[in-house]
Amino acid sequence: MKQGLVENAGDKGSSSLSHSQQDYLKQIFLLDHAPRGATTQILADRIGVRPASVTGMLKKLAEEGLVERAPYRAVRLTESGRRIAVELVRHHRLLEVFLFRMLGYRWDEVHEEAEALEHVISERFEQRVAELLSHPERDPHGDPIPTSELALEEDRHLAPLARLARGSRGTICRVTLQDQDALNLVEKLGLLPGTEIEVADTHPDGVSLLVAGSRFLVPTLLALHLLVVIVPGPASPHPKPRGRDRTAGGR
Amino acid sequence: MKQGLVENAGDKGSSSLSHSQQDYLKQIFLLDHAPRGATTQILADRIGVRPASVTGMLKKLAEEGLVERAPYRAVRLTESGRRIAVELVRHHRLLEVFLFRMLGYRWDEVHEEAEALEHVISERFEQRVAELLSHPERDPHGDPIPTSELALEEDRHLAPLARLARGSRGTICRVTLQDQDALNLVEKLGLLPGTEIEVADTHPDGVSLLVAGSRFLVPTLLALHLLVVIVPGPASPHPKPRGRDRTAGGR
DNA sequence: ACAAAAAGTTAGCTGCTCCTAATCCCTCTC
DNA sequence: GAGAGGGATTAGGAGCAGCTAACTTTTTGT
Repeated sequence: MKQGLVENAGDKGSSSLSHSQQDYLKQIFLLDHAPRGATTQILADRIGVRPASVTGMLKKLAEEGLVERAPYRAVRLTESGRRIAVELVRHHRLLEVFLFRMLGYRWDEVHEEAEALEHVISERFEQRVAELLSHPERDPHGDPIPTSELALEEDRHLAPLARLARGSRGTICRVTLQDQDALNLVEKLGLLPGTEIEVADTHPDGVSLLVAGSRFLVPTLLALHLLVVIVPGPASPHPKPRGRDRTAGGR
Repeated sequence: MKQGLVENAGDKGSSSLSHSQQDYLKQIFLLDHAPRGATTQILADRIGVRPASVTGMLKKLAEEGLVERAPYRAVRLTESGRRIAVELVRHHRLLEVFLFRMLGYRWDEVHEEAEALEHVISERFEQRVAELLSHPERDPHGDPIPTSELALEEDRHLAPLARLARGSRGTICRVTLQDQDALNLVEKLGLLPGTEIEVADTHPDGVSLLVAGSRFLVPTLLALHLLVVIVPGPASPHPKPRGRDRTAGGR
């Protein structure tokens, strides 16, 4: 009768959901722009449970009005579900900045710890950290941080490195990878957010890049996850083929 | 089969216990020096569950070798149980200092937030925070912080204010209260740890105190929870009556 | 010392979230 | 447009941690 829920005394919206429920909402939110939306399968992968468990939980979330669902269809958040999800995303990304800047975490270490903390911190904690960090707008991976009013500026003008034409120049803004090894590689290549790059050449299997004078190949698999602000100039990006963007939309 | 435990990838000792189990161990530890030890009833109160639930959980902890138990008797920690409990106490008190010093929490606010965070932070987080704070030895309430090797210096030489004789002088070192209102009162009276005090007089219902020139009465109920380092001098504390100390040993 | 009160325990349930196995239904291909 | 394959769902069950109610043991007060 009095059971397994999160204490969560006096928070504004993030009522009394279990950590588990919160996780589902967050993952659904993050998959919103994914090509096929938030499907049972993909959710199961991301959350680390079996598809059957996802179905069960989605039913419950639907009953609570946090999610809209039709059987065998991808699920979508309602407005109240979205609010909770964005709150969590804000917690997560603020915590990443905090761990990175204040506690000296490496950028490939922040995700895991933030994952655990995001469910547990209070509104007060969130606010104090935001102040301490001067209200950062992006986390160490370049992902935008929702405001305390839960407005999330969508990234327009950002193109995956893999889509740039030869001669394009720009600045790396986001790295949408979560795997630690991949992040380490990106760092070793010197491709952290903020890095200015120029596309020396494109091949079927990758992009040849000029960074600070040196030149190397970035395989397509990586280049799809490096989102770039393009500097308007002599060359322009390839006009994109029809259809929705195929990048995975991580974190 | 794969269930409700804490992820806890690569921590040293604090294996894979549920938050709940960790809570039990911590409370048992904190009650170690209490007059009647860790009884079912008191544990139930502190943890916020019914006595029947405590019995059940203690059985489980006993099976896992974290606790030694005989029915109808107070429970005690084994060495491995103690290690986990002290680890948690270290987390808790470090977090209190962090919230107080870095995030500007009031001292009556730190406990609640630390309670939630202590189960969730990693060894790395613990270590980085400890460094950031220059390895503090006490939390904002004056409670000693176990070292990273889990050694906890016991407080000797500390006497409850309520036991001091007229004319005794000393410095408030610990405030073993957790109720927010009580803590606020103590702060309003200017009795934070570090405050130098002198006992002007003693009554059956309280202690008359001299602090920074002004004089006021501290009711016994409060005075029992203000632990004082006595300055050796003209007056000495009442020789204590036989029997174990009766202070509750909070937090 | 013994009865009443208090504390502790047992038995039986509930809700939560996960699981496996079996079945269902959509979609895509030929 | 019919089936094959794969994703989604249902059914049934497990483990955890809590609960109430009934019972047993210890403690306490006269």
